[in-house]
Amino acid sequence: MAINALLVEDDLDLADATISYLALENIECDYAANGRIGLNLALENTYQVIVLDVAMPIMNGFQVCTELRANGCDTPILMLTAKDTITDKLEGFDSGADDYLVKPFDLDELVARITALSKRRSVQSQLLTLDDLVLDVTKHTVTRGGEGIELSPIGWKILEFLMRESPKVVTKEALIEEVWGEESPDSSSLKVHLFRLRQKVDKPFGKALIHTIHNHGVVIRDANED
Amino acid sequence: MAINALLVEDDLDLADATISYLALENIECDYAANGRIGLNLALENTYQVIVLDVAMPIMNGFQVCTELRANGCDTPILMLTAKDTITDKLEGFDSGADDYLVKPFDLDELVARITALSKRRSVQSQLLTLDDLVLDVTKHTVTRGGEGIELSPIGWKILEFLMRESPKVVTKEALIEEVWGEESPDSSSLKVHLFRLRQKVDKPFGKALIHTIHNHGVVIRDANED
DNA sequence: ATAGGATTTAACCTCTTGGTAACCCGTGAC
DNA sequence: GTCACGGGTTACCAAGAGGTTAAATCCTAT
Repeated sequence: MAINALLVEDDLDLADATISYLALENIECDYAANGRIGLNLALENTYQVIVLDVAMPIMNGFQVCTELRANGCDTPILMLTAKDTITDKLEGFDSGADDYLVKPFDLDELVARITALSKRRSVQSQLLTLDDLVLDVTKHTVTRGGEGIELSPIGWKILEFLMRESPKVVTKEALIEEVWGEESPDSSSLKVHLFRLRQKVDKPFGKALIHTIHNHGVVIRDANED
Repeated sequence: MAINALLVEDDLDLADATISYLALENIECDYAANGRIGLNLALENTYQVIVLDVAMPIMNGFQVCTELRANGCDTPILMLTAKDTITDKLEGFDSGADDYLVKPFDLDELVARITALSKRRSVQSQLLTLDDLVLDVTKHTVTRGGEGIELSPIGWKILEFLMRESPKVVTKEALIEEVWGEESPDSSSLKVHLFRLRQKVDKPFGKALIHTIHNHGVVIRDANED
């Protein structure tokens, strides 16, 4: 599984050697010879990691980094700095970098770091989506229209089950079995939970996704796509 | 090409013999008879390698090592330890050492290691970052917004685990397992540690990164990036 | 032995959660 | 129309999780 990266480095010889070496390690590099080109490439394309030299003409690495972050790019950034001082390191992180490497660096070290950084964000969350509603099972978060929603543990369980079963209709019995298992509480408990769930998931967004099928059960689906 | 090194060792006879031997091998040694002097010499001058005895009065080798790393010194460090126990080795590397040698050692062995370390560029830090929070795993330091944070050993363990798992939610069980292993103390211990951790990591900076997911676990993440 | 720090324990407070009951509303059977 | 019933809505309370604090205990380095 190849990693694709962007290298922004003004030293042509170093860049050439680095790109060749990285290619051997299955890391494909786009290359920019100065900060401005690097910035444009980074904004136009999607990379798993961006490697920025600090000392460059036109725009230095910190500036590129700051600019990228300001434009909403959250690709992991590795800074290459020749100056091994605390203040430089700190400035690098103030500008939003994720890691740094001091020149001259070992190419194996660079490979290790790029690999580590690429893994960090590529931890694929398991997602359940319906319309603009998104459950991130890994992060255990719910959003609708990009807005975060906080759910109680039982609320979460109900929603997750409904989403997994969607667009099938879920009987109340199945739902109770799923949430509470053997020991179910008073049956009215479920309707209260469903009510609370709707308050958070449907009410604020106008369009209802959770529907009751009278005398049958509950379902979560987009009303239009019946 | 002579190598210049710093030897910190309280045993005068051993130090004398070592320095003489190293001189023959073209390794010039500065010498300190205790940890405090060694620390000051190391911070004032530039060495290619620092050799630290572990067992010393005033400041032991681990402390000197930790202090050096905390002050941004990343000169390769070789520890000399009389006790050949796993825990000592681990503690040595926790404090940021690059290599170790068990006493009594062969002088040729020492020469070989010093030579190897002097050639190698110093080991660079492995970083875990989240927003303006930076864990330097190698140096065993934490900073937020450039400001240093001091953590207890357990606090560090918890934070490192949370950072490695971020943005995934960590269950309390997993956290206890990670920190204490099999023998977990009273569960209230964890909440006290979490409280102290927040006092140091979140409280002074306004923006909380450590979040509790009720009845589920804990997570460290930037609240905005859902 | 002793001092200091780290850790554990325990006690207490606060807030979320989940359960319950009461009540309301709309629909369909009659 | 109206009655019964499934379902929606609301309020309230108990239980328990989590936060906070202080004191007791353990470790470790002198």
